[in-house]
Amino acid sequence: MPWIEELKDHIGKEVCLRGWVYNRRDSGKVRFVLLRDGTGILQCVFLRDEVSDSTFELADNLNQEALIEVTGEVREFDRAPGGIEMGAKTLRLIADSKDYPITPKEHGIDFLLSRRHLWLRSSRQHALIRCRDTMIRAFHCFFEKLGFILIDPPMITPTSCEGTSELFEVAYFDDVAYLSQSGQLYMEPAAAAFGKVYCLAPSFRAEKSKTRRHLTEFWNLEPEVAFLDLSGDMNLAEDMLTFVVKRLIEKRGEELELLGKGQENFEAHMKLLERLEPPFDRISYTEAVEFLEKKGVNFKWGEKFGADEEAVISEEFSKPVFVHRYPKKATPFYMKEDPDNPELVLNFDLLAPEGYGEIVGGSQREDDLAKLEAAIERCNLPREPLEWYLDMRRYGSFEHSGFGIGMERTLAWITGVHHIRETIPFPRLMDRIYP
RNA sequence: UCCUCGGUAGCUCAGCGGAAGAGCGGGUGGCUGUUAACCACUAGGUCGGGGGUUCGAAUCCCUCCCGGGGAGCCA
Repeated sequence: MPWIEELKDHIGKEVCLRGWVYNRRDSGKVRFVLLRDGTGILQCVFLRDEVSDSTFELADNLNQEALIEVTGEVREFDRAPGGIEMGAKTLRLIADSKDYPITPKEHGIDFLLSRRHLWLRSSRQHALIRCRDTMIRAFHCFFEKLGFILIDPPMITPTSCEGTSELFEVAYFDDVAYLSQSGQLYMEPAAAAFGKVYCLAPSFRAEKSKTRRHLTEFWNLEPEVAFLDLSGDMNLAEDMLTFVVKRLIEKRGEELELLGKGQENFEAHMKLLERLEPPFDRISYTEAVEFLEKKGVNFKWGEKFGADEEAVISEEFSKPVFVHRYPKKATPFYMKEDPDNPELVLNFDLLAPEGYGEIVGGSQREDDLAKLEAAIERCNLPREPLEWYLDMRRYGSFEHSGFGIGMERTLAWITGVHHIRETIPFPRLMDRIYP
């Protein structure tokens, strides 16, 4: 039994297909049944004079998402969706579907998210999740080509990595543990062991964030490389993004097109993606602050950028822009102090254009034991849970850098989808853990 | 946590102090190939919960619950 996506090789032949009723239309002596099997949608045509009365009547009464089996001849037909249709001969109802809630009309987001398990069957969600699949494979492909080793970090951790974000607490026998909010601290020892490593794992953040850029559970890709400085880290990030965007345009053009329908800036957005090439612009935090002042934004050097500031900066550039060397007091403990200015650290954020915010955040890591110890103290972090981490600076301390990139934000930016909750099959949001 | 908008038919919404409405979906019938088909008829409601004001409340007020958008924080 072939899949619908394979039917171009079966034109003129009779096939038997199994699938769900996506939609149904009728006119006089014809019944059109749109059959969906997960790989595609096929129009099956039932003609009154060419099928039995019982088959015609069954075709006339099919419910949306009922599971059926159809046999018939595959043929080319210009006006059919996809250019192929089936002249159906027999029809069998395998499992009925009464009152399917998601009709081919408009629905609100609350309604759809509560039925996410069914919503995934619709064509837009289908396109998005296929893009996600292609994107994640592209990331793996990129790192494999460069000889990186995939290292899986633990999800249950004894302490916070950065001491900032809210953590999900879990009972761990007679103790408490936390769901990981980053694999980075584990990638550093892995880099000392294997040189070039990366992980792709969920990160959990118990922040009460209700915006289009936030999930409580998101997939975080984090490379870590020995003997790499900040500049090399940014090179790696831009090469990676360029590779992934090219792969997506090449393999998922149809899906991107479908997702772009109705988006006003879609043409411009696709041009931007097609022309994406290294190098991306790089400006320092200090230059960014000067730029904000020039734009009339009231902002004090030393503060973190808010959503408004990020938007003003990213609007100035047509592709993602690196902002590097932030003030030390606004950053986590593990970032390396700038040798040219002890008030700064060797880090960067990559801001996506069009309001999608920070999609990559990275840094060169502090490799000086004394400075790292001082930073832990400055951030008021407990020392004992980090002793193992300090060992990296005791036994052959090495220059190294890495970054984290959020899969959902990246996919939202590339596909032009407004809210990242659609970019993951089963989103976890502040007030939503079902289904 | 704060700001803001909302909750009326299965869905999307209109009505905003004086007899509960539309489109879609469901059902029935019609239509010689449809493209979110179309046409006709039809069923379908504790107007989020509770309290108050009023001769009269979906409509005004209070309160609670639920959801959307945003801020902070972050990927």
